[in-house]
Amino acid sequence: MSHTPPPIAEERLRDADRSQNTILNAARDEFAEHGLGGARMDRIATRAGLNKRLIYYYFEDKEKLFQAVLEQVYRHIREEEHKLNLLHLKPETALRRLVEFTWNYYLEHPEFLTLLNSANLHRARHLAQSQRARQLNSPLIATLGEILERGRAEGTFRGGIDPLQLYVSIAGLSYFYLSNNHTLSAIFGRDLMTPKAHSERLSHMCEVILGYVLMN
Amino acid sequence: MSHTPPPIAEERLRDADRSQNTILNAARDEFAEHGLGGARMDRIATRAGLNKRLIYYYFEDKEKLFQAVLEQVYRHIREEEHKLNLLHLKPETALRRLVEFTWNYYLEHPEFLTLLNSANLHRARHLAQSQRARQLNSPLIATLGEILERGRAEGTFRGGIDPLQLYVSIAGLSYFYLSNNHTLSAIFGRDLMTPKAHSERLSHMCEVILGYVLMN
Amino acid sequence: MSHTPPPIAEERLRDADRSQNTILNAARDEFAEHGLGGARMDRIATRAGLNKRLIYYYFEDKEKLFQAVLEQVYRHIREEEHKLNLLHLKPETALRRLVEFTWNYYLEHPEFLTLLNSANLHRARHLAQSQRARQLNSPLIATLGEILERGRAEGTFRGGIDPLQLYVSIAGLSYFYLSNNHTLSAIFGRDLMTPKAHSERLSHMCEVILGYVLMN
Amino acid sequence: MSHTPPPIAEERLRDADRSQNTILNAARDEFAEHGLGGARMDRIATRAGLNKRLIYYYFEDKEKLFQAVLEQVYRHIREEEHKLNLLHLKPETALRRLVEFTWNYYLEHPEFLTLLNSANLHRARHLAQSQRARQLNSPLIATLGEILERGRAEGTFRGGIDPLQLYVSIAGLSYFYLSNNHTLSAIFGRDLMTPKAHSERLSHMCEVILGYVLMN
DNA sequence: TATGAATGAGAATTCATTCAT
DNA sequence: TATGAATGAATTCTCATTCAT
Repeated sequence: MSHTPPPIAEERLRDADRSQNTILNAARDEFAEHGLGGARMDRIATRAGLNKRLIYYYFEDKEKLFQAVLEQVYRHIREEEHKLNLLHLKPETALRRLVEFTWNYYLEHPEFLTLLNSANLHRARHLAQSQRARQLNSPLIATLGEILERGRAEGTFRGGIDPLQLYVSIAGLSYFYLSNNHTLSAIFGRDLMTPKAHSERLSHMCEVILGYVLMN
Repeated sequence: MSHTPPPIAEERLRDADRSQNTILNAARDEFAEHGLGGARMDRIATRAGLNKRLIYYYFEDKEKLFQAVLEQVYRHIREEEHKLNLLHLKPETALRRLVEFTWNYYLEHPEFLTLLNSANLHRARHLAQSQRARQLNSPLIATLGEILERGRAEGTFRGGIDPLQLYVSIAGLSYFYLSNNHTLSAIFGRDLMTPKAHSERLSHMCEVILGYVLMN
Repeated sequence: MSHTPPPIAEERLRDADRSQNTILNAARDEFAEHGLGGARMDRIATRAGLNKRLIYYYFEDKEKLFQAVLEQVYRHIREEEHKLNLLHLKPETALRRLVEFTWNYYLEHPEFLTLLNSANLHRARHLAQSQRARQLNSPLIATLGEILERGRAEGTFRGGIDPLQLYVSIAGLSYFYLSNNHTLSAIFGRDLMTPKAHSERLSHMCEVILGYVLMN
Repeated sequence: MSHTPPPIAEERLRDADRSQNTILNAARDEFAEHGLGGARMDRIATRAGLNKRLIYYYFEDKEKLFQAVLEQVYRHIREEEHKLNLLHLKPETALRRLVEFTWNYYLEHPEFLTLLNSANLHRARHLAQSQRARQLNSPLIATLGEILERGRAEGTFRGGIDPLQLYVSIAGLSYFYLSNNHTLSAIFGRDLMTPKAHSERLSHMCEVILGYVLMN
């Protein structure tokens, strides 16, 4: 180890970035698995393969680290949503695409759900402090508003729909099913995580949302 | 205290019950506020006004206490649902009543939401171990199935609706809005907890659910 | 329960004796298994099938209970020794009988060994306080002294043997083997508790002790 | 502290070792005095002059710490035994030396006796888990076997002596006297710990052991 | 004589965080 | 930038013991 030449400034910087990212990912997984209260700084360090002290060096303390994680996951989902290019699609397709995307994203990123849970358990105090979070998220509602407006103008969508209400409904339909799947399975004795159950849920949600939005 | 007559045997027995109940309520509040990981046994004892040791005497450990709390809150919501007497109403009214009830119950019992969250964070392991939880919850789906069937027979409801899917949707629409209201407020910069916002949400949900179920 | 007639004084007394004895036996087992520090009053109550409070009623506290247990087991071994009627045997037989008895008693009463250990860990403070213990044990040395004296007079035993030294040696040879059998097995990788191993040990000890005492 | 020169890398590494050792010694004394169940982690920390948390940092928990202590004391006695160089002595001298050494070691290291007691109270579960313990102890029996064999070949020792039996007897004669000296004193009313009593015991043991081994 | 409820002091262990280098 | 050693304040849980009947 001692005979590797000292890295030049740039490389050291890249190492620093890499370390920060490694920590962030490790923290995301730990917080997702155990919640804020149950997460352990020790385990985060182990997961990251880095010294615990380094976490404090980069993120100050557990709370700030949690906040950084939340920002990261929000940035990610909003980036992915943005890639959908919903404004280039016709309104009905755009809406269907958003329902599908939301479902699939939650399905593939279960950590997002638990992190959201934890954030809310703490009354979103970590997000409230984050200006970045607000900036990241507002465009979505604007986009959805535009889609609804275009659909109404076309005559395919009914009028008077609040985009925020609709977004909450779209998210809620996926969220509750996936977030509570363990509880529901335990309680109703039915496996909700088979491929068949998944496709049934997706159909159901599309029917509910589009049935609501479309004129008939 | 000293002037109360010595309690007869029956009442003394109930002391134990009363203590257990006091603990259970205190624990429910603490777990709801801080989650399983963040809850403190000390605080539960203080909230209950009882000795910490007594919690262990009656509930063995934190996990078991949490499980007991979950059973209690599930029992409560299912009892309240049962009181709705949904089977005596005509199908459309029954469904509307269920949507309203769910919304109002979650609104008035925010602790139910956070407890559910915590249960799910721990993959419902506490409920999976509880036979009682399963017994308590299954009748609901049966009831909903009967309502759907009667509506279909009448010709007012469409056919082919899975009662479990519908229940999850009804719950999900309220749940996400209320459970994530802090995050949503922080992110979208709009207060979701005003009376006006509440009544708008309820209308929206009724439209969504009934729009989906009713033939038109 | 309430319709059984109140027991008359004598019977109640007998019940009391029985309860005390039940507790004493339960305590003996618990102390033997876990030592004084590791023993649990709760477990003793459970083992005895009696209320914990009763232990305090009869024995005041843990320490006193331990002392009572020690007295009990000492009384028992000395009573058994007494039954050997060593003074009616010829010296060599008496000695051999004592070695065998000691070995067998320790073998059949492993709790005696651990209790002795515990007593010594606490510097015999519990026995020092017990006058009864002293009264119980002194006759043994007197008896052994008489045997040695008779053997010497007969010409079969050598002279100048201190009965206390001899007793300690007899006890020590059995005690160490049995008390440490777990350690020795772990350390030397040989099972010391097979019937064959037992009979070999007994032969060895007789040879050692009688070889020392007998003129040749 | 501030005027000591900054330690070089090697010394810093040894700080950890030194702390570990300090803890180990403190733990040994505490366990010896109070047994496993009666020992207090707090007191160990105080004895060591180190933070309690550090004990867990290095030794994980109380049981593991106890195991480490047992390994340490076994290593020590076996090292000391090894220094006797028994194989370079003539058999009779070697044996006498071993009896004397055992006696003196137990006398000077009373903690060894209580630790052994505690280990056995817990059925040597801590040693059974330790591979090191086995490795440390087996050479002793081999050495003793060789001594016996050489004595027999010379014609001074009788044949057919099991070295394990003999070792157990040598140890047991010292062990019981010293380990139970409090009980014996209490019971027989005689001080066993005077210098005179000690030298009498040592003579007695040598007579017993050598009387058994030597041809006559 | 017997019991279930209740308690305070304490015990092991945990955890976020800081020190020193 | 990176690390292993160290810490104080909690935190869960335990335990002998007492209360009230």
